[in-house]
Amino acid sequence: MANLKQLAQSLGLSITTVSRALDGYDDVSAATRKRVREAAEKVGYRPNASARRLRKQRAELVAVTLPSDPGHIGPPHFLDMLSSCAEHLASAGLNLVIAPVPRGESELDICRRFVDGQRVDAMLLVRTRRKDERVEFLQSRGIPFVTNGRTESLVPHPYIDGDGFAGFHAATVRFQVAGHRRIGHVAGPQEYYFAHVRRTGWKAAMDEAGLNADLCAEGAPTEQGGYLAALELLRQPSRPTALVCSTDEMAIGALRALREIDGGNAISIVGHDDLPTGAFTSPSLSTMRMTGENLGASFASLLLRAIAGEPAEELQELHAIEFIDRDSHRRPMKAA
Amino acid sequence: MANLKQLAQSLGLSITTVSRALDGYDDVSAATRKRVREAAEKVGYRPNASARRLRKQRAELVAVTLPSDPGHIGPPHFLDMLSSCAEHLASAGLNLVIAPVPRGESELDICRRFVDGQRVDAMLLVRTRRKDERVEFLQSRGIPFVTNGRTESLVPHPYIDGDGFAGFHAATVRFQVAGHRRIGHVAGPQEYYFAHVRRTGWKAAMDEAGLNADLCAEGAPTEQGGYLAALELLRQPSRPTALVCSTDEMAIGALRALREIDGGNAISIVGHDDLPTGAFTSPSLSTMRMTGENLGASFASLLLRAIAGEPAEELQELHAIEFIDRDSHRRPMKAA
DNA sequence: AGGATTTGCCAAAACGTTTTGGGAGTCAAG
DNA sequence: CTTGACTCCCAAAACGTTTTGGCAAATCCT
Repeated sequence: MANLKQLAQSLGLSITTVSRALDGYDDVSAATRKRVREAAEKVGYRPNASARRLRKQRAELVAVTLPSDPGHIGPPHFLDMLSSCAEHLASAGLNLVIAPVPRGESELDICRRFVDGQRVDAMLLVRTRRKDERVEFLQSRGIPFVTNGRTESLVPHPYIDGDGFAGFHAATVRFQVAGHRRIGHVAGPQEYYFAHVRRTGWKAAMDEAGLNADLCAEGAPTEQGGYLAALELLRQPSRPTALVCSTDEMAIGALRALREIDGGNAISIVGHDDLPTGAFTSPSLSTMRMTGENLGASFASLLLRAIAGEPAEELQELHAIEFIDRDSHRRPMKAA
Repeated sequence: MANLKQLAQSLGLSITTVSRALDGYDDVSAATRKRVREAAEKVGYRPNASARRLRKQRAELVAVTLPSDPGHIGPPHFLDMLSSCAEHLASAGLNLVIAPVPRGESELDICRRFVDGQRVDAMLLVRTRRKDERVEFLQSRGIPFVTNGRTESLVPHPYIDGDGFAGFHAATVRFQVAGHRRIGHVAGPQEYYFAHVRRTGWKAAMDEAGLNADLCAEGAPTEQGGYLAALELLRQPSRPTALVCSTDEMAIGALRALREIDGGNAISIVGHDDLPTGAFTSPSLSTMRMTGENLGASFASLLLRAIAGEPAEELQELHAIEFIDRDSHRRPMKAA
């Protein structure tokens, strides 16, 4: 309730001195500083946020855009991640606002609103596209941002991403080593960077092994999308014996397709994301996930460093992918 | 980039007129209004948020506190709910900031920081306790808020809640009707309102049927908590034949306990929340959930109406509970 | 003692809006 | 011609901070 003016008046000091005392400047005597701080503590004074923001020309806010498409929010522990990110930002005086995209508006509109109204000091972007207009816009405005996922932008920007290429390459090679030759890929929408790079990893492994990389079907990054794409692959004349799926959600859909087609026992499958549900499917879903703990803290750190002006090249994290082996990736193979 | 002053200058008008033209006051001529609006559009002018907030004495922000305890975030589609809430708030010019509770600080500290710094116009509280200090604080400060879950506060406050009593009462009666007599309850921490009221519903149904309500074990609202509590009940001399669990997470833990004890086939079980994973457990988990669609929109609406000053009594929503029947609630009963 | 430096404080400006309280000019009625 | 009403615009104040630039008084040096 109290403001600086009242506090100053009650102490018989000027606004300036009280402000500087609270901020710990040393051009106010130790005695006064102590006196001011005690008084502030007693009345529970906290500076008015809007006033400080206006004066300091900083919004003390970071926005994260939440896509509202189906299959929208990728990672499983996304809210935990946001929460942790918000927590770390908070200790630097920044708050995290969530900015969902209303239907009829583009994510770009949202960015524009936040940036041009000077509502935020930085932005956090998730679910990047290969060619991402949000990235281009923010770069043109020179406002700091970090993405979850890379893009094909020519000018580098800060990001955190999993090494989808290596992960899907390795997963495919594992199947090859296990004797599979017809390995299919249930792909996500190729406009998304993550989906594209995962497909590329699968394809490279097939090419290197001299195998046919034509068993690939694309679908929405949802259970239903995975179901339909898997069905398409299973209807091929020479059916795949193993399926590498772009996401766990899609993999769960693929499991449903398998159940319908052949009881689901003959075809091996692997997903990506380590969705909690995967532990409960039957067969339980083998999967992969990005390594690294407390991603939220990493995002917060990158954001703060981006705001501080560190160059983008130093703010890029590419994390290795690790396997979570359960049952679905090693089904008994039918003789060829 | 542009501000009102520059815009006014370029138009040869005063700041006042430009401001009022943009706000649609009718004391500026239609012609000028049009001219101003077009110019504003062209340069992409957006009022500086901090300045407007300072002047209007409104933060244009709503905070939601995120508890970071284990078993923290209750509902399954919580992020979807927040996202939808944020979207609806946004169309009223409010943004939603997420306020996780750092370790070492209480949720009350967080509320205090946001309220006393005048950072928010309202707050959204989740996971209420029977006696909730956050509620008391916000009431004493007179700042609008809505809770997800009731409390035992003597002075009424806006909330949205499921009718846990009726739901758990009905679930228990269903078991009774199916012939069960030893119906246990896997309870969440009784300091939480939801956990308390659910237990009360179970107990009332047992009492009314003249059955012994002593098969009750309490645990953390997590998979592990449910596992331990169920184990405790299963070790009783007269073991329950059915289990009503406070949450799906706990129910899943209880399923694990059942599997360890007797293969999990003899005991019926029901949870609450409709966790997506429940569809994949074995047996698949029967559960309940609060009815009502687009809760996010409801929260947003209550928040806006609370800010507008509507009395708390008119801002309370108690939603019925509906059953989602899968397999776990009707296991073949052993003969008694 | 006289100048230079340091210490402790403060008045005023600035951040960019919105709102208050008019003030010219026009027009119609008396 | 005066009066009143109406239209369209504006100067200035206010919101509560932080920061700039400076001013007395006290302290230090020779």
